[in-house]
Amino acid sequence: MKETPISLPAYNRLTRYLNYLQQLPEGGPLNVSAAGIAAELALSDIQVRKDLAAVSRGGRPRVGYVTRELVADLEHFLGRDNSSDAALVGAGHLGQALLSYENFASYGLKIVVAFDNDPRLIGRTINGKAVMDAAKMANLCRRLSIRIGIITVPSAFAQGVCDTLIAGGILAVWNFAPVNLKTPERIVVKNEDMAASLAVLTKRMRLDQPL
Amino acid sequence: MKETPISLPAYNRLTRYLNYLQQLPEGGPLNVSAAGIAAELALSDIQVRKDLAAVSRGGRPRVGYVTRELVADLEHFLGRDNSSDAALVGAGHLGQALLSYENFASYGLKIVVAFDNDPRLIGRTINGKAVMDAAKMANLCRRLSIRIGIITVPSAFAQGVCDTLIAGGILAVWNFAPVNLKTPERIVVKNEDMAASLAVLTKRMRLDQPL
DNA sequence: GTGTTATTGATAAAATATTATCGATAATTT
DNA sequence: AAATTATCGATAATATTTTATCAATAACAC
Repeated sequence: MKETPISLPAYNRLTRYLNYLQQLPEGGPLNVSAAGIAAELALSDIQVRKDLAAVSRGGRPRVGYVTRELVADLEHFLGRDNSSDAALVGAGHLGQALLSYENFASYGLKIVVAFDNDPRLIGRTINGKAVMDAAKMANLCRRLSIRIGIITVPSAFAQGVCDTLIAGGILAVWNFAPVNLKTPERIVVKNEDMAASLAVLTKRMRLDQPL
Repeated sequence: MKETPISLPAYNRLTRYLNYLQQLPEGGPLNVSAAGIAAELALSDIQVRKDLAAVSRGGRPRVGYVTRELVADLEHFLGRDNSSDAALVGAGHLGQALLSYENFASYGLKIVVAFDNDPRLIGRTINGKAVMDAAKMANLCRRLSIRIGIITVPSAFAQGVCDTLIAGGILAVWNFAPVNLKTPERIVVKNEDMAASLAVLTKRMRLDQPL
């Protein structure tokens, strides 16, 4: 298992491999081949093999990879066994959807608390996570050593929330508001612009051409 | 305005430029420079200029681009003036969040109807869109000439919904379930795997290195 | 008007990512 | 036991994307 630098597209493909392997039935095949995965996900076997070479302990000729090992290697690389705590701000529909999402654990995320400023939401529990008063955000984040902030508030409030989270000591922001947050260099920001993501789809559809 | 092929990363950057320009105040600057946009979005001016060269009618030396023109060019390229109708399947939290999202219009998407099989949801209206019985999906999609299907149902049901949508004549699928949908070649599929997207963030945070 | 400067857009160079080639190896077949 | 075949992994070739360089141009200053 070499430590090769991995490209962002490759990284995303790795998550797809893990997804595919995880949803294999319990008594599934003991081994999988790069070609098999490739066929399933409409990729080339060469690409799959190369991607896996960077994170797996390797396969055997004529047999392929041991399924269980490969899953373990992918989970390790993608972070399952190195979990980080996160706080979500904005318990609206999108926020609740994320709070209810069960798949994050596979990638090392645990949302431990939510914040909102709507009195009707404060005090409620969603999927086992308490919704706290947004006024307590900075303090609680610091006390709980939270590293990741998830922003699902309306655009107008996103920057303010972001600043508060940073004041609370978080290191990374996952931002669902379609605004460009200003942050210090050291903060890692990932923007999740649904509309932009969609734009790619409509464009591809019109061109009938993979962009 | 040349017709250059655009890379996927470039395409995503274009959406960010549009976002930034759109949120400029009403009486904002009449002109913008590539360097200005770049500084705002933490990119290089060279990259911004190159991206814009592919879709805009061009700027003037020493002045930059005319803001209004640039917005128009980006909107044109990204599809605003060529809207497609979409149907959303699965009116849970995520579905409702998308139904309530106002930003899609900028990129040429209009969600015209939602489907679900929960009797408590059927008949309701969310942000002006009716929630219909999932049993009517294929028929209605065809009658309404819907081109895009948005899948926000639990993973186990995603493939079935997808098949039904295709039977209903849709051309593109935006899939939020973390499964690999099997579709005919001609169908354009965009997977939106939240957990995978997140994995990138946590990894970057740990490495403190842009992946 | 002439010189200076900010800015674009084209072209070239460098970096990155994908795809192809091929030798090595271990299971299977003969 | 030898030949065959499926498969991996390394290396090389190609393609793509980003970054740098630089000439052209139009506004501005003098």
